Amino acid sequence: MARPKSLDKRNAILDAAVEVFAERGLEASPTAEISKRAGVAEGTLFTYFKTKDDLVNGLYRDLKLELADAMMSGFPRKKSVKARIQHIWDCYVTWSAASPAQKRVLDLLKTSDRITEESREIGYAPFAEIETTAREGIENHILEDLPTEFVAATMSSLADATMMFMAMQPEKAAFYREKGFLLFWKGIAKG
Amino acid sequence: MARPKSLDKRNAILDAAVEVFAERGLEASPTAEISKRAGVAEGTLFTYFKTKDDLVNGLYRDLKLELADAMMSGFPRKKSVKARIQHIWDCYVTWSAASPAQKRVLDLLKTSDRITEESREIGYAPFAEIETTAREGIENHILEDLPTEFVAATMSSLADATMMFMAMQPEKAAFYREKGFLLFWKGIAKG
Amino acid sequence: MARPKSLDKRNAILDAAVEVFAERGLEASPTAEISKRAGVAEGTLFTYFKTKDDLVNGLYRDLKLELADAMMSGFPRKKSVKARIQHIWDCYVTWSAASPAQKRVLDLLKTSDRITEESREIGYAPFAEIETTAREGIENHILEDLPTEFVAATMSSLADATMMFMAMQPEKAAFYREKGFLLFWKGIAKG
Amino acid sequence: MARPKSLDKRNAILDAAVEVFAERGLEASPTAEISKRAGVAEGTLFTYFKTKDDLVNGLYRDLKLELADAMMSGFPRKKSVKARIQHIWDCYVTWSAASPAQKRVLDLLKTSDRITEESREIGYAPFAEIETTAREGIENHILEDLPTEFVAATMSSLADATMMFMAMQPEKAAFYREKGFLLFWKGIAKG
DNA sequence: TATGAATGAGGTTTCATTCAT
DNA sequence: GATGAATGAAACCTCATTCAT
Repeated sequence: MARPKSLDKRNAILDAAVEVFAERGLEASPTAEISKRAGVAEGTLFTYFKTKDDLVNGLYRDLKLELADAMMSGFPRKKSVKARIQHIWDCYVTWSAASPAQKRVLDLLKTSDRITEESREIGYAPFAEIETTAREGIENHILEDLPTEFVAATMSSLADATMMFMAMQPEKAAFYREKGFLLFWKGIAKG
Repeated sequence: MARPKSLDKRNAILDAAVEVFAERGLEASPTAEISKRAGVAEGTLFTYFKTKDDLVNGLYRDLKLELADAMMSGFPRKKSVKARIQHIWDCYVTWSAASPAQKRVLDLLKTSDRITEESREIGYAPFAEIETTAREGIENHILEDLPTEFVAATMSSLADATMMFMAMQPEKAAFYREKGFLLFWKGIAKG
Repeated sequence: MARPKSLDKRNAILDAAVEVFAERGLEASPTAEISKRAGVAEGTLFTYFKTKDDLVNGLYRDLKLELADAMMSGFPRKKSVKARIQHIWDCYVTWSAASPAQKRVLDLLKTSDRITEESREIGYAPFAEIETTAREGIENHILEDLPTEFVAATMSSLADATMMFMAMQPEKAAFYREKGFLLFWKGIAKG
Repeated sequence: MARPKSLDKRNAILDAAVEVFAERGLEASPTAEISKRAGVAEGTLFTYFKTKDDLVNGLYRDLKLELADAMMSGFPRKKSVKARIQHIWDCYVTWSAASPAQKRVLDLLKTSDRITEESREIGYAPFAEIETTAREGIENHILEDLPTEFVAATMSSLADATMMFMAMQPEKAAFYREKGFLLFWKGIAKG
């Protein structure tokens, strides 16, 4: 009862939402279009998500988890700070290239004021280890002495910019991935 | 001639649009709220802008021009590449801090698909000198050999991230402005 | 299944449309007034008819069918050409007198450019037998050798004129019905 | 002061109204489009006609007068009843063929409830002689003993039907004009 | 639980008319 | 008188959400 009956149906709705949001944007996407694309009735959507805001927040958390999975699985905890940071960078950039719709929707969601503070916190949790890594780098004088959140935000924004160029010129994707990381690393590394 | 279309009224509408868009987002902002806030009748908005799309595009161009004014006036054409880039950085970051609503709305507009390709081109024009500067830096082996658009995008995204922290911790604004620029410069400078 | 789309409700809307259109004309009739008069919510009208144009076309077909029913049921296929034509005449004129609102609205619809070519074709179909009768009369030299569509148009326009007088002077309705038919018949009959 | 300054301007507006009404119908024609087409300002229209209804009624009377001019000038008062009726028929049908836009607009106006009773009366006046002719025919036992208005209405409706076929098949215009009149004459002539 | 018809508030835009210039 | 900007009341239609089936 806490979880509604069919997990399949829930996922169908979320997948459909990604599709529709990617095509039309958040506000221009009627819930009716989403339920239709998911192959369920209009009303059914609301037994899985009480409101559209609920759906949007649920999707946000889901996508964040999916991204975390892509980034943090296989995280080389034993290797150097640089290796770990590069791992994160590569995973992020690879996931984004492989899941362009999800990436686009996540960007839309990030700037939406439908997303609650709570969702943002929950969405952030799995990425805590990034901060840990940054802190370690700073303490060991490998990285500049900057607030860890600032480093993280910096990485994310640089990765996004990089991503855009990879998407626009797929044949030079590897080039941008490398150069982008290099730029970032030079920026934050000490000395 | 009858009453001429008043520039004041146009500006009142655009100012009201900034206010309302900043508060509620693009799609959640009824034109009726904008005209009310501007102190004109609902219909009047449509004598100045044929449609809501038109208003949005007009506002985009206006804000871009305003930003260009802030950034490119007093541009130190005779000084070093680094000085020139820092000038741009500082101006951008200062304008954003001084005009948070405008900044927020410009961000909203950038990602809206109401903005036409034509508007984007027009909005970009005044910033062409940034690219020139980047190109000069690359040719003189001061900067890494990267596509100029990539450098520009990188700067913009880093500045945005920096901005966010300045806004969140105004008492450390100067700190972030400097550190952000340093990070960027180290990233793109050669050697 | 959820509530099925109710035929009753559809008819209530169409009936209300006849009422309102008859009173105020096509263009001066807001859909809101129609839904209100039908006892349904404003939005409900649009689950039965996607647009106002749709409603108008649906009504046109419905009225045409209703009229066809009145005219072609009991059509004396075995009797003389004159008897058959008189049957049509009488039925048309009787229906119009009995359903003045429907008649008025049908006239409004006929000249509206909201009606699609497709609707006109569908609306015409049940009356094909009139043409057949006319053709038979011509081939048998009972009627003047005129294009059948011309005969039909002629009948319709004469009947309309007749109708108007019947409506204006109901006590002489029978007189006009007869005289009108006589005029028509003398006009088209050979010799 | 009773008559506004420029008769030219009044006519320009009326001509433009015919154009626009013919293209878009009565209700779908904004006054702004009419004034634009007439080459005058939006407000100017309202110094010549207080309201849109006023314009519509003014146009109705004008067109009626124009039609009367075409039909009643050169009216062969000395010739036989048949010759006189044929004259009317031919003039009506010729005018309609020569002025299709005016004809169409007159039809639109006839069924519009913007037209006041007063306008209808005024519009009818110049055609009184038709009734006189009909009455004479009846009294002389040339025509069936029918109400004169009924004869007139009958003629008008038949002529309209005829007109439609002439417009649709211009190469057979003469054929329809003749056959239509014959049909009418046979219908109303005695014996 | 699943369905989809029903709801009605709210959005953008049009347009006849007024009125400052 | 002429102009056209200003007005604000509708109009049509959409859509998140509810609820009868």
